[in-house]
Amino acid sequence: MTKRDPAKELDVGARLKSVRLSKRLSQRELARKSGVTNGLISQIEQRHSSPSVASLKRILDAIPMTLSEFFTEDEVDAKQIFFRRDELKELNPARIFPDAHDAKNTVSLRQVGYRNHHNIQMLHECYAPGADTGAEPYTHDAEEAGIIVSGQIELTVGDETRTLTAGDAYIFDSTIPHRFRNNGDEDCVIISACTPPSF
Amino acid sequence: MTKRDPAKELDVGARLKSVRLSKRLSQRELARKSGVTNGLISQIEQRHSSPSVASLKRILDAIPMTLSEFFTEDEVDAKQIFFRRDELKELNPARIFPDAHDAKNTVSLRQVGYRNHHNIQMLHECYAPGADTGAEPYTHDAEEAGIIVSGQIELTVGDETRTLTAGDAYIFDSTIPHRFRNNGDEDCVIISACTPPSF
DNA sequence: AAGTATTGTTTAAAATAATCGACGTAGTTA
DNA sequence: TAACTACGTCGATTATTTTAAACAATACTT
Repeated sequence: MTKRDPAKELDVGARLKSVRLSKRLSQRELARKSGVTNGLISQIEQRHSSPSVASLKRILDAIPMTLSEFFTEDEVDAKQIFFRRDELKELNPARIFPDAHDAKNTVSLRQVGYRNHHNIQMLHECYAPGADTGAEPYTHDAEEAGIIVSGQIELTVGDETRTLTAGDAYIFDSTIPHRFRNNGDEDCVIISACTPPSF
Repeated sequence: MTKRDPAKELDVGARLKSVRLSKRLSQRELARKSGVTNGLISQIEQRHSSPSVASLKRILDAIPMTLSEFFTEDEVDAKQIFFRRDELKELNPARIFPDAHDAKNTVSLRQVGYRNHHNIQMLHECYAPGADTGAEPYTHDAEEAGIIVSGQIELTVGDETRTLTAGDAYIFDSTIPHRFRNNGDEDCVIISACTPPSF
């Protein structure tokens, strides 16, 4: 790897390592899932080589994470404390809720801060009437909580189902299958948080 | 280049070509500015090779464009017609107004649609009191127009300066040096458009 | 029409990335 | 302790990217 401008150098290695660890994956696990070798991941993380876009994409597909997401967080101000409403980072619901057929159009997820820099991930969530996340896949050792701000939502956790309205709240372990569905006729806004960041 | 999953293949080549042409750069010009060879740019654009992240970054630095921006627009729905307020894409003022010392904190630029898919680029712009873009650099063969929605703005185009308020409008050739400055005491909102997209 | 700049593409050689297999360490189990 | 497993790293080889230079095509000058 030829360094041309060390001052602006982009630390792909540290970023990949951070992403991989946030998913609790070993180099070998990630290598197997993505189809590259564990040696390559080791060398990228140690900055002994700069991966081709093709290689990096294959690795990120196994996370899963888009290239855009991967590079976006390299630009953020990690020290930022205050966020304006429109500074909240819009996440891609289709990636987070693979079982939801129409998540992209019915669910909005706006994140406070940048997940890789914190241990808690807070979201401003908005579900359109009828929105349904489907059963969320297993998420690692995480805990999740929220308070309903407006509208109403039917939340299923394990074999329990409950409809929550403004002021109600929830907290549960993310390893339990769960599902959100807006069974009201107006938007439902929820402020949620989970730790460690898992979306 | 080994294609593993043609269905999900990422077309870095087409994207780079589109970005390059939008800046009216030849392969050689871009190569010279970025320090890579024109042959490499040719081969990337023809998908004969997948650039390393390091190489791609050097090329994009010369545009200038961040990796995040480069990859973001590959994910958008090119057919999208309607955009909610919060779907407008926030551009980076510091990149667009390099002469403005504090653009990041005083100017907000929110784009309608995705510039690479259209011939017109419409922005919802918001300038805080005191915001000043500085003299914008030469932008190629483009034309720019806008209407002030609220607040007031001092606009300088060439050697003419005028303060515009709500309802006023402007239109000029982008090749003429120009500058926006909010000389009022409240936010100034402008709806602007330019063609071809040049921010 | 010849000469001069452009443009993007192509080739072989050089540089770098990626693989394969081995290594040392650490933690567990027998 | 030995045997086993999983971890990340490393060196040599292979595969790919990147360079440097030559090429053909187009447009503009003289």
